[in-house]
Amino acid sequence: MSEKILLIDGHSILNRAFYGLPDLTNAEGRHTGAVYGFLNIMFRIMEEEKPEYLTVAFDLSAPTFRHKRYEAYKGTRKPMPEELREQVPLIKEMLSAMGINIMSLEGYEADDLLGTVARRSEAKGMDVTILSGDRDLLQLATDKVLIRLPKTVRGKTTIENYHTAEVLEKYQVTPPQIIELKALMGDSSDNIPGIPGVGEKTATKMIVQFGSIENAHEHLEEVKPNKAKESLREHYDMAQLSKELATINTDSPLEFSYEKAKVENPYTPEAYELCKRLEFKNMLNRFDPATAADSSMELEFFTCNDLSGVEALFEKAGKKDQVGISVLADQEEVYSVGLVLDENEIYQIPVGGLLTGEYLCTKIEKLAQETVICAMDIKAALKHVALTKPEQVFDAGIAAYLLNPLKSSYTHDDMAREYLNGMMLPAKEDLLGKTSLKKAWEDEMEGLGNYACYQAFVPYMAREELLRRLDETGMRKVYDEIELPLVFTLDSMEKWGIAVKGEELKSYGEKLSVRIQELEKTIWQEAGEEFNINSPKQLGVILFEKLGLPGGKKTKTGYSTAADILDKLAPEHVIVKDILEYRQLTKLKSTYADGLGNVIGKDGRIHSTFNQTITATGRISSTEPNLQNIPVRMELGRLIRKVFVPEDGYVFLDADYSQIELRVLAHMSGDEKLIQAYREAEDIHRLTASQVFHVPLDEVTPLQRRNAKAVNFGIVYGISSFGLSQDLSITRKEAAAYIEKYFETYPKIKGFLDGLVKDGKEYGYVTTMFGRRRPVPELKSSNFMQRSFGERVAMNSPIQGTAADIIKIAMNHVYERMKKEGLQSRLVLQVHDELLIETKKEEIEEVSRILEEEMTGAAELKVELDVDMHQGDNWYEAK
DNA sequence: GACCTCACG
DNA sequence: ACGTACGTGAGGTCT
Repeated sequence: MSEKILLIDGHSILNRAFYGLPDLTNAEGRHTGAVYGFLNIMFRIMEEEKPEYLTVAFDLSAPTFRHKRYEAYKGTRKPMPEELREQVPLIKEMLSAMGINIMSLEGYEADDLLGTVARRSEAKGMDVTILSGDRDLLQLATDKVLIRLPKTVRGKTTIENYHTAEVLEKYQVTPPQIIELKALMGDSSDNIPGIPGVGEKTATKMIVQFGSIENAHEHLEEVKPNKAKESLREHYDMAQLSKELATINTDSPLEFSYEKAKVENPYTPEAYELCKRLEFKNMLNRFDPATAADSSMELEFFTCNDLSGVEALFEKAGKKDQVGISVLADQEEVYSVGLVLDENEIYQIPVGGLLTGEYLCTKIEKLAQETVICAMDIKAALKHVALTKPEQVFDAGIAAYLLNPLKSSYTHDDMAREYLNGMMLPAKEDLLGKTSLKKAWEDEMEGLGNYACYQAFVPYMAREELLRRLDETGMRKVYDEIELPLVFTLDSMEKWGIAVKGEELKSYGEKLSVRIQELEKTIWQEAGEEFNINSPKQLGVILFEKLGLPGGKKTKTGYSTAADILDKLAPEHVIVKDILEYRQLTKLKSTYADGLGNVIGKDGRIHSTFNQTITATGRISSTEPNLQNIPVRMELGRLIRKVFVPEDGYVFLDADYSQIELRVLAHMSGDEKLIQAYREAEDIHRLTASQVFHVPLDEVTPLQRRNAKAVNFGIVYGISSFGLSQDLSITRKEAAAYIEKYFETYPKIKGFLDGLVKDGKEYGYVTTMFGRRRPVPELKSSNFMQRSFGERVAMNSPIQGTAADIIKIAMNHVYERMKKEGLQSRLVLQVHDELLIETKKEEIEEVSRILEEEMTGAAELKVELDVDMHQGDNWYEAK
């Protein structure tokens, strides 16, 4: 068996990784995605091929002779984006740390070096594999030299493999003839001119027929078609130059040592350190535990499983300034508790025997009277431990969320790395795999106790640093005065839940089913066949191929059948309106009728979870089920709200802010005209229309009002003429004119929005009125799309976020005041600008007053905060 | 698990 | 030239 050498085209693979993968950044904001992708593909190939030798070729930055000659002739390559450029030294550093050979040579391209080493190795009788993203390398393929080209197709990486035979099969020419093809076709990215009028088809024909450009030129009269003949005649010089440029030099004077290219263990301590710094978590798992141990701190955990031991421990804990606590539990039961007194006293207390969950939770409740409880997620703990005051607790997850709201989760291992000097801790998955807590407890898995310890350790250790950073970033008040009290408010809402009439929900679903079946039959008849209407793919084929409706491909994978597309198609064919109705009904049935039915608790109420660390802007979100998207816009859907009811003796009071985001905009921008408008107008959209279109208020047409409303929304979303034109089905030009008129009418708005973008670019983040931050890394992107997105985000987030801050403040005040006044009414839902209160009938007047006062008084703005309030025996009536 | 579609503010 | 409105969560299909 012959030896094998793997040659990697460094820049090309880095490039591929950069464009094929989402952009990753570490905590320092360094871009790392391309390096990560490079390593992944490299290790994948290494595992497949198991080569004895490995080397990675890089171009040196100076232009090389092949390009120099042509670049003098015409233009230069387009520049590398900064996000990629900064990763070039990084990958070299990583490869060096892994002891992997790097080759480059002044005056030669990476291609040339790959070609040179490939030929030399082949001559030695080795098998050669070249890994590149560049098809030019195909000219090097032989029976012993394999060219492997990774391709990313819809997120999945597949690799195309080429020996001579595969090249022949795919291109109908031999590998060396690939040069001839390229010389004819040209390649703008490589600055190879080619000859005009010859593309892939013609070039292939020519080379298959004549074998080479020279031979074709000699038999010029036989060259077909005429256009190619003339072009070759006229540009023969160019073709020969192109050929020279396209030829990879396989005989460069490279000093190459096989000894140095020998594959050793790449998982070195240096590489481990670097992976750690770059936050390549998955990569770290590949390292030998011994290597990892050198680098990570040893933590010692103790187990306490007897009553007197626990008593002593809590006694001691009460004397500390703060303790770390974790409560590992599911909905029903507690399985293990973690307790940290200081960095050397880390305990796990497994539930069992006399140490019941209730007992331990009571101990924690008492402990909270004496010291501060630090935990990853206080609201989760509240499901078992009755803490009542924000002053008793520190919530590490919320602190970390405020510091960076863009993360998808806030786990102890991530936080240790970010806030405890890069400390590497095992993640939950490493400790428990996919095992549930219950199962882990039943099987007495070691990982369970360790997980309890880590979960208590990190918030304990990170508290100081997190608070310091909250102070530093000006978000301490947001944390103390908004988010931390909100934990208790939301916990109360989750616990109360909202009553739902299960029977009515069921019969609503059944009614839908009847109509859905009718529609299904009708649609199949109209289509002339049975198919799955829920499948956009099948539906697209029916509509656009079988029935021949107009409309091109819209999405990456096929035809778009989204509602706005179908709306426009409705006049073309009756099937379209039926499909739209079918869609609407099946949505109501599956998501709402069935979906809500499945999550009604034993108490007949639905207990949603309100997530406080999800959104980028500061809003809360609602899951399992989502109660923030219950239908309201269409009457049929809106009827679902009738099944949400207060318990006997109670009614619903529903209060929503009137256009809170526009009012926030008026305040933050300080635009006197808009502020004045709010002081006068009952109907802001109407007034906007009147001012923008210069017509008297009572002559505003419905269309003008609609347009003005859309512009108002657009402003809040980070206006773009394209977006507005989509929304209003008008041309971009008209949309741009509306926007311009709007800015003329309210002159300070434009300055305000521009300022947000400018500040966002300068500081890397934007802020709400209360100091909440949203980082906007997209603003620095070299990609137009990403950057434009960043600009819209910079305009929208301070507005949406400030509105979110305001209603959070109102919720806290309403909750606290009802508690203080000993009322039995309770806050049950928040829907971004709306609060729903299950109100004791005797308390209606008082609760109305509280809602009104606390909602309008949550913030002092230059315009009034206006609240609409309704009462009803179900949510439908109260809205 | 990605993608599409659609419900809400 | 690029190809979009901002923020979410859930259910369905298809690979």
